[in-house]
Amino acid sequence: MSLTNTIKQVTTIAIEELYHVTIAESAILVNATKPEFEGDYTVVLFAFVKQLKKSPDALGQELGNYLVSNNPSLFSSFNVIKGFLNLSVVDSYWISFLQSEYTNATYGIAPMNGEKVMIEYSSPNTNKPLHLGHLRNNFLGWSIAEILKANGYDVVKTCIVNDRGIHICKSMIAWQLFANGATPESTNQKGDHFVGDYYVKFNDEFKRQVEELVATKGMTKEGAEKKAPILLAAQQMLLDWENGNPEVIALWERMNTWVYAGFDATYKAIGSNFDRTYFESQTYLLGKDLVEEGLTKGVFYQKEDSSVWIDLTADGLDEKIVRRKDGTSVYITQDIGLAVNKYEQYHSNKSIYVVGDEQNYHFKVLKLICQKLGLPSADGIFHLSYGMVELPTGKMKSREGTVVDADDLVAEMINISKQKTEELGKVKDFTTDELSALYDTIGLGALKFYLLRVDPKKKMIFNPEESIEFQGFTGPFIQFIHARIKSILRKMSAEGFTINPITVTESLLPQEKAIIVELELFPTVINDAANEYDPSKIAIYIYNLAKTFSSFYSELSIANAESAEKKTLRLQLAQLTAHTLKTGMQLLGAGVPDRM
RNA sequence: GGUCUCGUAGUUCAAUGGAUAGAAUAGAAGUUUCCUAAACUUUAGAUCCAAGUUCGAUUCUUGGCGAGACCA
Repeated sequence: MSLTNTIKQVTTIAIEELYHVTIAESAILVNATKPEFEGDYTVVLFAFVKQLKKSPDALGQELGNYLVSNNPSLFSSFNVIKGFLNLSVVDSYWISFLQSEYTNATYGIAPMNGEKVMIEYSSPNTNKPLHLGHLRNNFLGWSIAEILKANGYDVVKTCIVNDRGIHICKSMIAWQLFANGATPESTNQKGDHFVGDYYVKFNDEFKRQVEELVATKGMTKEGAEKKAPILLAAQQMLLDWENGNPEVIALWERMNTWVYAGFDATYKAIGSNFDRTYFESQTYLLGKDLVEEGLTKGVFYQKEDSSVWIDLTADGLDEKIVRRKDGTSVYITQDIGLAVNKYEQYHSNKSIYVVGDEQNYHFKVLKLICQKLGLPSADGIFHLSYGMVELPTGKMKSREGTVVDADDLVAEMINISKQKTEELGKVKDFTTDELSALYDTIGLGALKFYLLRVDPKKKMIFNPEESIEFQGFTGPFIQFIHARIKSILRKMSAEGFTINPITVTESLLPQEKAIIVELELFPTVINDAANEYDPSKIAIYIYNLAKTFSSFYSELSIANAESAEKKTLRLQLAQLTAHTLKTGMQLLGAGVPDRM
């Protein structure tokens, strides 16, 4: 059990014994003591002074006395300031913690709990390459999956590919018109970028045709936008696709193949993958029978024009259409169908959707409809809503060419890490392969950390003018500390020094204790990160740990410690810190090098 | 028009209703015969405005201003 929980527990016991009042452990607030005060952990007393009819000071004194005298293996002393009871934890507690964990390479990882969770993320469109927003999505999805695994869940990662619809047809039409049979191979271009370029070409031509119609036929802009021949062709193509026209299907398959090759390269570059990929072309008809079922159950109702709706006004939402008057489904219908489909296949009680916050309303509606239909999967639906990545000037807009391309950004990060590594010149003996792996680790580490260190719920600003930092609150800083520790451990091992369990006789120095206190928090942090679906908790934690260690490292010598005992103790500390930094970075989907 | 989210140092981010609002970066100053200076140390700098609830509000409530998203 974590120390704060232990403190809560002994505090409830103390209050029970002293005052015969039962207080829930969750009602007790235990914080780390602020550095300006004496002590390690603080119990905030204000919450129950009323209930216990005691002054904060008297309560603190009585409680402090009781806790210290009844838990000698936990507390050495206490002091009370205003309503805060500051407790000092005995050195032996920290030391025994360190002795039991320092060899544990998977410290913080919980055993399997037998529960299954599905997580859907990435959701690319096949008409465009991935951009910065997709990267945040992918990194979040991956990281949450890792964090849930670390909490013992069995995680199934899925991806729904939006591979049908008018946008794909736009790329297809433009390719037919302008490509002259060009392919990604013939132009030596990545497939997703190749197809994306034709999507851009479609829009250019569309704009040109609209202007032409306005100028020559005297149409209004709105009118021309509905009559532009290239748009009509795309619309016709969508109909042909839905009717299974073999030529259209063949072209669609061919262009999708190009795009998938491009996506695969990107996913490989960023170290992402899925256990199961769904294609919208195969799922878009799902959910139709559920509409009938909903009508039978009276959950849905039909209007005079025969369109089908659900009334969610009682739940504070609007009326929502689930089937158009022409009988075609809307987006949400297939989502309901897919949810059922996934549940039948995996029987997972929890299904997480990593989707941008622009779809908050959509997912509220989705969950509500599923609940009203009485679907077993309904309560487990959780929308992990994340904020958009914006530029200092606002949203990224493809029309204005301000979209930050994922491949470009990844390549740039790797290139910067190459430059910095060469400037520093510390790994000149590395082979080409080792160097290339190192650049990837550092560049991607920097990028992933940058995108995950912010609370997912909040929108974040990315300034393309300033490159992502490699100093301070960054991935490379953590990687650097890890490499330093590894360097020390390598030297010790080369000298034949082995780290054995010890009995500590000297008292802990503040710098030593600070790290142990920080390390002890790791399992709690992993738990919090999972409960709140928030990888930034991990990022902030490992940064603080690395910083605490860095400070310790610069003030105290490890290899040349004052005594053999201190040397071993500090090596144990260093080793557990390295394990923790490595695990923490893995939870963010990032690696740590042994040298850099 | 309706619903929702957000507003913290110059900038990018923290802070389950708790002590003197933390970091990073940019700024100023310093540290390398000693385990990797992608580092360390010191310094200056912020809660949009106005009420309310509370022993205590960046956090909760209401109103205003500003930014964004969604639903029509």
